[in-house]
Amino acid sequence: MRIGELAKRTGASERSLRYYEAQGLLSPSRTPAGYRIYAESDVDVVRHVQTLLAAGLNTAFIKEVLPCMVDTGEGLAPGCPELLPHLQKERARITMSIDGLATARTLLDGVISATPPDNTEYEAWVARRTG
DNA sequence: TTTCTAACA
DNA sequence: TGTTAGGA
Repeated sequence: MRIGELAKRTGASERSLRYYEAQGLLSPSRTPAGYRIYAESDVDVVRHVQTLLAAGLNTAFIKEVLPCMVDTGEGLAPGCPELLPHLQKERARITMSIDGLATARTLLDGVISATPPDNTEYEAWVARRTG
């Protein structure tokens, strides 16, 4: 099938499909004219890529683990035991990310709720722009 | 009409 | 990632 059909069947944009290929996640064959030809199995590959991306993994990581992932019918499962440590490491990375954002939010909350010493500056600013 | 590559307001 | 130009 060509890119348009794969896009329709997976919900991925054609742009994304070309991007996945550039990242080594897909390797469609080509017609003499250069059009990409995808295998039926690529539909599942794209779905797996989508769920892994949604899980916060980057394409480089996905490229490595994709061959080891197995479709359970429900979702994906690690097909190779040696995959677990890597997946757990990714989970830890996401946790660090969440912690960093939580800290940023706390700091911002502090700024938002802080009471200014006086409003002189602000009032002068408002007066200036409202004329 | 569909797809391709390359490049960016 | 979207979008667009200019071709095939």
